[in-house]
Amino acid sequence: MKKTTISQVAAAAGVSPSTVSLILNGRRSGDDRISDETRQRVLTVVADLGYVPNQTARILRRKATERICLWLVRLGVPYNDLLSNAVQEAADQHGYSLIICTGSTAERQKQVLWDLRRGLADGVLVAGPDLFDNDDLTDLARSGVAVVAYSNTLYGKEIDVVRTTEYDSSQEAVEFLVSKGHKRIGYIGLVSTPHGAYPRFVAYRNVLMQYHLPFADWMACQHDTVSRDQAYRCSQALIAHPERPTAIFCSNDLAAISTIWAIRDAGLRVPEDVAVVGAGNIPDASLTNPPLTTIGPPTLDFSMLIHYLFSRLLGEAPAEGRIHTIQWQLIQRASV
Amino acid sequence: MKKTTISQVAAAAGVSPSTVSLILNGRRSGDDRISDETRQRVLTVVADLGYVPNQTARILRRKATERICLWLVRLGVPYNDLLSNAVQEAADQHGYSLIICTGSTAERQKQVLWDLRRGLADGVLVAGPDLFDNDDLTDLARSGVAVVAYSNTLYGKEIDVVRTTEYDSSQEAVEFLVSKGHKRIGYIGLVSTPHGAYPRFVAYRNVLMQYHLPFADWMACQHDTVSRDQAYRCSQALIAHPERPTAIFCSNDLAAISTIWAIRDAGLRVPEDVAVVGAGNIPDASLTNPPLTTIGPPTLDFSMLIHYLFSRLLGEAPAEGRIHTIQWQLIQRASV
DNA sequence: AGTTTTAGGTCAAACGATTGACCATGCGTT
DNA sequence: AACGCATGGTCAATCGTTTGACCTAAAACT
Repeated sequence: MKKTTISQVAAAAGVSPSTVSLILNGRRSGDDRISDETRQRVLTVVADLGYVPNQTARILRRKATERICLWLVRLGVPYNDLLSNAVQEAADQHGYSLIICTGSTAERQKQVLWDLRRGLADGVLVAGPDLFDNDDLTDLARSGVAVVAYSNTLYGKEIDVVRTTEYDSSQEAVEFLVSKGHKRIGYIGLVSTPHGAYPRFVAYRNVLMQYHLPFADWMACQHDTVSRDQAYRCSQALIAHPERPTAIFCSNDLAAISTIWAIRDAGLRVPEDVAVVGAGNIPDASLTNPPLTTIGPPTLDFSMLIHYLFSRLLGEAPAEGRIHTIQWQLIQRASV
Repeated sequence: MKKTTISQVAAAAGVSPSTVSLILNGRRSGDDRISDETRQRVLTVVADLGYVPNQTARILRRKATERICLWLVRLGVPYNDLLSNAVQEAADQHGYSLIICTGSTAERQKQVLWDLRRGLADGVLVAGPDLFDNDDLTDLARSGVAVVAYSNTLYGKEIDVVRTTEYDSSQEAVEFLVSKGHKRIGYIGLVSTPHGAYPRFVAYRNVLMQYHLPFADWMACQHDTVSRDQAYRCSQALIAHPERPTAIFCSNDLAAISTIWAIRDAGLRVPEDVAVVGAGNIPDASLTNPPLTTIGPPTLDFSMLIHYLFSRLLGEAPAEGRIHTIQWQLIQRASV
């Protein structure tokens, strides 16, 4: 219960705190300033006393937390798991600890920004930033935190941004449906906040207009959580409509999978009765029956995000911020 | 970039650092020792200079992080989202920040334990603790961290534990299948490490033995990640077998859902050809076609975990540790 | 007038580690 | 004998807040 301090260790080993610190951190560019004998003695005492260095004191003195934060705006998103594993691995390699924060409400976001500014971590990787304000992140970066974002709406002043071609690819997806002769195309997706699924929805609308295809409010159903539940009900409503669409574009694969269920549960066939296109190309997308045609990156690759983050932490990044674009592709499987 | 310190604020406002601190933290049981005039002046300076208190220094001095950690052994588990929201809300209410840690490998677990011992958070809520060692957590608790676990294998020396009746309920589930006349019952689940799905698997085996029902290795398929993928393949193998089971008990609902897909994709019917029982009663379980019969809590309720954690943080908990058991029930829907 | 109270602040000692600048030997050189 | 220089450590300042103890002047009592 009572914590052991470095002074207690020092006293027990008959050396100064400096010596203990030197031994435990062993920096001092190459040269060992401590004899092997002393080192052994100190290490023994450390083990005996169960000494655990106080990280907080170290952070205060060194002015670095050696910690990074992965900010997942929402849990329950398919690739969170992969992303966090990738970041975890990189963190381990570089000797950083990883903590995860979540928060989708504006209030929560302020809270996390505040925590970060007060010194929660040296760097942050923001993923899936609906609602996000670029200026907030720039301010955070100015306060000395390395900021990297995975986003299509941030433009990256003093922060690094990785984005995707989701708008163009969404157009391509809907145009693909058009090219297959579909005239009545529905839409299902997360509610399109300016920073959320908006681009995909806009792309969908634009293609319909461009080809003079019919559109009505009932054809686009937006739900507000990632739950399968809501997407399923959206689909039910869409296919139960007297003028049932012959194809549905879903703003995310999870919704697309629910849609396939709903269609099949209604006794219809995919793609003969209703064709479905998703977005994201999550691993599960190829496991549906029929396998899902979707748009997304050919392979899930977060390396650029990680590269940006750590190069910035090491001070090797340009101050202005960088932008990298991941090319999405139309991945044709059997649901169209 | 340059951080403002409390002394700079004090100097600019013509007061001492103590005064600034007093104003910003405003404790001092009720009585305001600071005049309104001074308070206003200081607050103005704080705003002008954009002063952000250094949390690290505060933690060092106060010996409390005002932070709690939610340790999700794996992301991508259905109720993570709900759990984290519930904990987040409670944390907000009590004025704590929440951070999330993950890690399923033994190595990662040591890392997180180490971080916690070095002062990452005041308390930790451990969820889904495959691989966990009770002693590790007890040691952590002894070092002054409030520890609460959601687990069936931890017995809780100096830590609080919430567990479920998963063993008994699993028995009940399999017995239910038996009572419906099923003789050949298969099993699909996460690989049963001692701390993982083990109890469910053991319950399954015990019931089979008790009723002298046949068992062979091929009848129990264990996969090692929560991916839908693996469970789907397990199911395919099971139903393709010449002596196809007429019922399958799945150690988790996600696997059960994949199983239903696999069965239907193979052109068979649920429950007429193969009955399916899951475990966990996740929200999606009622949305399958047919709705899934499963075992689980009647309603997802994490309040006891949260109560335990915060009462311990407030020093209102007995040192020995408490145990609470959540009763699972058999929830009959249409998949049997 | 002398004493107590109170309002409104300030002082200075922590909290526990890190680190640049010293220091004391002993040894090898010239 | 004087000097330089490794070798192996120690000193003391510092990181930025918080907080129990102390201080001062004015008001309020006897």
